[in-house]
Amino acid sequence: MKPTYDPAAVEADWYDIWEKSGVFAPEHNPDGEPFCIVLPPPNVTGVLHMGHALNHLIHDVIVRRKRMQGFKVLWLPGMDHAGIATQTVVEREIGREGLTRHDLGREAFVEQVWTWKRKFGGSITTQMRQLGDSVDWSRERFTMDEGLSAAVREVFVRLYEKDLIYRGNRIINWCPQDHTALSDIEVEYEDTAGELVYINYPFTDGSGHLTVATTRAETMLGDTGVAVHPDDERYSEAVGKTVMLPLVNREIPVVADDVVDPEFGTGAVKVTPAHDPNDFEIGNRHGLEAINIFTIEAAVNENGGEFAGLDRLEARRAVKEALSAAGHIDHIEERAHSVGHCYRCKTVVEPYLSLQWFVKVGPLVTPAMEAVRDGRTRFVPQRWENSYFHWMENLRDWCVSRQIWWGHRIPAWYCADCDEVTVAREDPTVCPSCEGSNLRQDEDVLDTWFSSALWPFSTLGWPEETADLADFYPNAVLVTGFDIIYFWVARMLKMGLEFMGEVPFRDVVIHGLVRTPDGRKMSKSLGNAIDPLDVIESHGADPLRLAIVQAAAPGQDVPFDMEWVEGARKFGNKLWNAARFVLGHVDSGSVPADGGYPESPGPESAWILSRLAAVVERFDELSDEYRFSDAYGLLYNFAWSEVFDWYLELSKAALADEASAPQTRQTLGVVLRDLLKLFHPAIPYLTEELWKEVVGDGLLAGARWPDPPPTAAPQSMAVFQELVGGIRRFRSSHQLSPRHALELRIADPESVIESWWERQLKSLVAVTAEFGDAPDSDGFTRVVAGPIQGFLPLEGVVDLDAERARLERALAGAEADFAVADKKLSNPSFRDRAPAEIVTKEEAKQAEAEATIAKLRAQLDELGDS
RNA sequence: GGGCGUUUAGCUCAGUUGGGAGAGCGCUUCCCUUACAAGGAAGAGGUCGGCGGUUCGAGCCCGUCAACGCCCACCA
Repeated sequence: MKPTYDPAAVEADWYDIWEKSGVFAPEHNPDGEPFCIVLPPPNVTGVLHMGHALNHLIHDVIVRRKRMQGFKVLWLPGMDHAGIATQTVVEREIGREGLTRHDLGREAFVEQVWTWKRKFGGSITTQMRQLGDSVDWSRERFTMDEGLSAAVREVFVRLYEKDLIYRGNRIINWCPQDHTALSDIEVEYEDTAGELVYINYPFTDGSGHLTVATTRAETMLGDTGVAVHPDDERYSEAVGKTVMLPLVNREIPVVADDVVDPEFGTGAVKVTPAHDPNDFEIGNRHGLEAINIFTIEAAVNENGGEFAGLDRLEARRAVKEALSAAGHIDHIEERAHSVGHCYRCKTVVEPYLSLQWFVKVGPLVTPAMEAVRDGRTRFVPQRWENSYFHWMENLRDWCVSRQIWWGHRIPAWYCADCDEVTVAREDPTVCPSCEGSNLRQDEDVLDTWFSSALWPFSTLGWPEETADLADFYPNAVLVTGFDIIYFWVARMLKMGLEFMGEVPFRDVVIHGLVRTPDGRKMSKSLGNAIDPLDVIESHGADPLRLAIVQAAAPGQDVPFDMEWVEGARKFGNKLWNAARFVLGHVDSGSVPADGGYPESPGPESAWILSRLAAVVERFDELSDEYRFSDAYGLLYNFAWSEVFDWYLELSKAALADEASAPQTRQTLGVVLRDLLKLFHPAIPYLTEELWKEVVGDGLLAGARWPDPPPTAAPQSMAVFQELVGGIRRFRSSHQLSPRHALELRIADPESVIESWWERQLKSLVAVTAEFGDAPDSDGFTRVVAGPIQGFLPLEGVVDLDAERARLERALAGAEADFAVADKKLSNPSFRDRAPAEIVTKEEAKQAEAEATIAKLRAQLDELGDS
């Protein structure tokens, strides 16, 4: 083995070996209990970023451990066709040749997208391999592949048959850039400085005017009414009258409606049914006409008279000027308001009346809320359930049609002869109503999230009743960011319950965002994003993985700093060298894959085995609660400060003794092996490489998860460590070389010392220990550890001041301990009310501190003043 | 307008049944000891945001205030 850990060398070959071996497939544990996670499908246009890395690592840490625990694990990968995003990419590409998608025509354009997908769409799958994702590639799916398309069609038809999908004229969010409708959640709102324009609308009966306020003055071109609150006395006379719409000269009624807020603006609101959702509803209630004034580009159309052809912002200015010129502007206020933008292209969306397909969510919501309320699906951390409920309670119907070409085409046909609408599983050739053949399929495709909503079962073969579907639905866990709870998680719950009759997953693990060290959002456009592939290149996948896993507290954002990766790589080096040490004493390949714990370990080994047992147990508890940063933090500290810093050092003397050498070698082997197992889910490459050296039998990725080894701990380890620490402090205080041999006499009134201390004191701190009574002469100084006192000769310690300082520091510590215990114990209520074991513990602490104080004071007295 | 999160060492953050304040990095001192200087040993550093309450006991529970951040809402 090389003397230094080299991530690049270690990581070169393992992924291929794993993949070819079949460990990543559920067939690896054919008889295990099924455990399935489906990967949130990244966009086919996507490249791996830190958000993916975090998300995938949580998956991988869960899945690799479960696999080692014997579950029949499926982690199913796939990609999302990402309708608008992908179409935009390909349009941009053909745009370089001066072409639009309309030049190509629908069929040729879609073919072009497929070509693009085959050529560039796979990059994230390569990157997932670099990261080490243990997915089952044999089951990879794509939302547009044949099976999933069949599932989408089946779902659409069934929902239509149940009257849960309908087509209707509604106000939707229109993106004038992408020329498509968006669902409510595809709109991002942002506070923007704007103005509130107060416009006077004169009454037609000549009785003065009424003032309305608007932030979008141009929409007045489409006004067909004015609304006031029914109880607003200021306007009680006005209701029923008509006003003359300026510029347009349309006579429009004043109506009374409850939704109007009398406090806002003037309490009178212009009603534009075609361009505002509220106004649309007011219009419906009062029979007001809806006049669309915009083209799909959001320029004013022919209904805008003289303003036709102007873009909406130009129109806003022109309308204001014209109103002003005609004396209709009352006044204008500055006002910040929230403006919706397309989540894809960031264009300001326009509320727009159009004919679209909608999913009626009401009947789907109730079971989906019940499932979370009664715990069939559980959010981790649980607080996200509040957001989920709140959102579900206020859901409006989901607009699922998109006016683009890349996606699942809506399976609806319109008959030109009889207006019959046919929604069918098979493409119809004749109209089922009039038997005419003049059929035209709906031009629209479905929202990308429609197919994503089916992902937990469509990927397993639904609507066919496959073996995978029987095994792996419901999925065990879903791991995702909070940002797509609404987009995805809630919809999967609705669809899963509707079509499978069962929740899609038991646990939903919600993680945060990856942030920069200064807590800002990492984004490509801000230029502060760290590319995980660069990190893998420069530091290795394992260091990146360990860094992220350690930093990712459940549900919290993850500040990502290269320092963490540096630290993780240092750990890798430490583990590497620990393995080299072990292999210096244990034959390579001689450690059994499981078990093999020594039956009668020596005291040092018994101690580390007992610690290992406790760590395994706690690690599993934490992992089962998805607290991986805590689990790996625990393991990291155990490995470094207990195994490496203590046990490996202790083993040196134990190995030198022929009697204890065999069980020590055995212990070194199995402890290292179990560390490799425990670390494997987080740092699979390095641990697999070391497994080859240490165990050499099969793949670690397919090995069995460790059980806590059965052992008992020697009682004196803590005192021994304290004594060693005391001696080291003594040396450090006097700047004595660690090699400087010391003779130590140890007085042990309570007989806690064990014989192995002697060899260890020599080995660890170069001390020759002699056990016996306290020396009866001066000329010694004390090192106190619990009940025992070590006496070191003062001879050679020239600096009495330094010695006094050391003792005083120790004394201060003991006095502080005493004070804390004493304060509690001198409180009668404490003795009355605290549990007996707590009281006993405090008494013991107090007694020990008292004894230590006495010894140190005695020593200081002997030293005298300086 | 409603909801949620965060506030602990110089920095980034852990601390989940209330009972000895922790990690990594940074800093100081010593040491190239035969696994590892990408290391070892020792050490400095905190009124756990403020105030009030519950409790024998509060970083942890309750109330309140403050700062920062996020989400939601029919802000015409």
